[in-house]
Amino acid sequence: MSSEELGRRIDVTPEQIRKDLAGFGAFGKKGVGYHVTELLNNIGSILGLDRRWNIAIVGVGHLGWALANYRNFASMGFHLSALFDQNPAIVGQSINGVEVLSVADLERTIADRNIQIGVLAVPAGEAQPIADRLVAAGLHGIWNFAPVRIKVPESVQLVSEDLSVGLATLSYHLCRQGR
Amino acid sequence: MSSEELGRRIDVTPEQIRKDLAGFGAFGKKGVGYHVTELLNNIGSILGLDRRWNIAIVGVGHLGWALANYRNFASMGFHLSALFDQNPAIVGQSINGVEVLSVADLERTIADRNIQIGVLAVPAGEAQPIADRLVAAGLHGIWNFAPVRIKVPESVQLVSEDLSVGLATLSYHLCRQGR
DNA sequence: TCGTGTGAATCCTTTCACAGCC
DNA sequence: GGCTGTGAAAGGATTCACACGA
Repeated sequence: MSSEELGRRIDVTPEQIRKDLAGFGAFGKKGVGYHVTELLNNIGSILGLDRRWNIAIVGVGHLGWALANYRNFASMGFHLSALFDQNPAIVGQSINGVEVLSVADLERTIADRNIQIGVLAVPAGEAQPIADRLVAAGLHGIWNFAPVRIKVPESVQLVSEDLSVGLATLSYHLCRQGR
Repeated sequence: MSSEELGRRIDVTPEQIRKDLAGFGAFGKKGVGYHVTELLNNIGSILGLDRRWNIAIVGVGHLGWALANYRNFASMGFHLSALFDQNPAIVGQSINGVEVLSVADLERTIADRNIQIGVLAVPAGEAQPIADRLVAAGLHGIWNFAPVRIKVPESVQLVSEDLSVGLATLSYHLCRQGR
């Protein structure tokens, strides 16, 4: 498939596709284009999606529950290894064959199950304390869904999903449009 | 508060803060800084957060449920006006005082309640058909959480929350770091 | 012939530096 | 004296254009 066709499908210019890919290597064939399966493998390997990451979700409210059932995780090499909640009514239940543990077991379980990534699906007030515990337990990455800015050491990767950004974007463009 | 202090808090250079704000008007006082409450009001008004938006959530699975309970909506002027699901076991229940309606009532309710923004929290396969119905019903914006690329007319604002981007980002940086 | 990979040119954003107002 | 708003300089990113290999 050519960069032209790839670009059309995701609304990006062909030059952009070629430059971006060329930054990581020469994946195309001149006069032919890109071999799609090969390209997917290469991109997966660049992103580290060809290895296995063990993740834990902290906070099994509706959001945590939804994330635990997110099917795309597995296909990207993410393996749901543990679920934590502080609510005794939820602890002991199973989602997708994974039992919900008490947050008291956080540190021990992270070490035992070799968990590298923690997902924060807890209320805003709990986010920083839990993040601190995750970091102390030796995690390398945190995916934060709590609507607060949390702090972690430089050595820990932090990605925050801030839903208010999406809403503000929508609101702004609707206003521009005169709605 | 000075642009220096504002910048420190959100990890942005002071020049960036000043340039960005200046693009929309002169909100600061020379030698003094920015009046925080005033600034918040101005930014809110730029983003259109000072008016009221009526939103509807389609798909009341765990994700839809979590979104329906997201408290920050209200503070940004977003009013949850309707919930839709196709599952008869869920239709009729109430969340936050809003009753879950059948998707059959989609078009009528959107018109009746003057809904401008639709939130897609449905499975991937349902996203495009529902989006089409929302657009036909006269919505102006769609906030998509389904893990598919959907198409809407130019005149409709579309914001998609693609969770796989966050995960890939985390994975990539962890790899770079040699984890 | 076709389409990649890439220097060169263009465009846009960020940083610097400072005049001007509080 | 302090800090904004903003031209000018620097730095990046995108687009153009084409040599070269399949």
